[in-house]
Amino acid sequence: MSQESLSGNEPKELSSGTIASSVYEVLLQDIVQGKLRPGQKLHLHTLKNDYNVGNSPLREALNRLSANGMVVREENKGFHVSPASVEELQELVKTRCWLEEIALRESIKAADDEYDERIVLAYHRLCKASQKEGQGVISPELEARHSQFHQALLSNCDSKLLEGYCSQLREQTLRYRNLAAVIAYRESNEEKEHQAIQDAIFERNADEAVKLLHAHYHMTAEIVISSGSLNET
Amino acid sequence: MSQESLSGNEPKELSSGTIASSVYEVLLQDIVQGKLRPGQKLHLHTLKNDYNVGNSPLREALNRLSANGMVVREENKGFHVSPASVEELQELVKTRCWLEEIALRESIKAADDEYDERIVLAYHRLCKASQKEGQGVISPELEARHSQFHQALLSNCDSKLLEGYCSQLREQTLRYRNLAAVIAYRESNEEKEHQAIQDAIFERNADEAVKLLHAHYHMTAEIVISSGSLNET
DNA sequence: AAAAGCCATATTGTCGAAAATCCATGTATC
DNA sequence: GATACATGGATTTTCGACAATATGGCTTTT
Repeated sequence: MSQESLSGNEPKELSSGTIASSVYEVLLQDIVQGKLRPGQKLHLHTLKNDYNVGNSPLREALNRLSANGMVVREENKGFHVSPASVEELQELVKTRCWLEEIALRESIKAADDEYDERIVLAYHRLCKASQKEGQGVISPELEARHSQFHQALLSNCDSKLLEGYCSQLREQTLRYRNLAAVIAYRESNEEKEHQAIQDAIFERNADEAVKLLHAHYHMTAEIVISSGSLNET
Repeated sequence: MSQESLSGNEPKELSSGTIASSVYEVLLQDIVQGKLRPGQKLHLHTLKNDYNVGNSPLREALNRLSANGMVVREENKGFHVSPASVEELQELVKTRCWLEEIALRESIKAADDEYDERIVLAYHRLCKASQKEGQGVISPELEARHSQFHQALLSNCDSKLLEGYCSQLREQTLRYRNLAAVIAYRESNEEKEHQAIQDAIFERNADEAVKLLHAHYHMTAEIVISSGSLNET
């Protein structure tokens, strides 16, 4: 009952051709945004109704999501939304720091004008989206820009594989942020932190950039954990 | 036409209940072993015949494989085996070194008796499987033990996420090894290298262990590349 | 009353055919 | 002769019905 049809009443239709891909996108969004709660059972019958799709595309989407870590599959027992816990969040942040440290250091090591420009551009778009934001509401627009900014920071590491893993971890972290509905509170500080990271990169100061990035993530994790929103399903 | 039924004529039936999982395992093996060539188109109709399975489980398996990096999916155009090239191999090895370095250093940092014992056990099994090996043939048994040994080295890093990524990269590397049919030649040296890595870990000498591991991987990559087996599809 | 086995029901997993999409060939028009 | 358009076949994607498997409550037995 969470929505009437795939794309609601809006004309955006962002997703590409196949139904499977569309429902994949929507499911991913609903999980990341916390509309589908951690640990929740995903009954096929219910999903079929809620999203107005058939058996096969649904199954396909769920399989992609499970390979992605967003959903857990159990043989002959169907699908659950991945559980969320303090322990998992800590592992997630730790792993993310490890991987992004490499990606960031490598990006800085090979830095050139184009890299700087990608960051400047992403930062500009993030700021712009951040300004014209009705406060209290988390626009998907802003989320996307935020994500793209962090992606840009790692975009020069010369390993699509590593970038892909970092993207996965970023999305998982986003889910925790949304679960704690922490965004509004963070917004103010984050802008300064983003700028500081950016500046460190422009100065080719990898140690400083990494330090700031780690702090950035640990701070968010702390807030999520202390919000107490991860106490049982 | 590559095989008659899912598990051939052997009684092993290693895979769990569902057909989708079975065919996933078999497809993965066939890709890693190079029976399905890099870049090869995976026609559903052909696969259905070759593996004696229906539409849905096949699609499910292929989707899992694509989220895995073993297969490439193109909207409305079906599935291909992931292409293989020197560039991709180099990126793969580089990324693998980065990630395993972290996992190994963390494992050593937190090392305890149980960790050592897991390694000893895995090493023992690897040696045993390696001895009773008809040379010239790459037994899946030996491959599994080899994989498990490397997994054991990273088993104390306290991040299932990182371990999972390393496993993915390991399997991808394995495919390149098999494509170059390099195994027999390597076998002799590898045993010494494995033992050296193991010893460094027991001495808690992380720098040395990492150095050896990197050399281990770069050596294999060199051999694969110079074997010239990655020249066009 | 507790434990084990069994049946009914709900849920997942699978099949084969229909619908949608793509690709290459051939035809008409400029 | 070249470009644009239409047509046919091959391939992928989706649907709805069927089979296999699990779940929960019931009876039976001790």
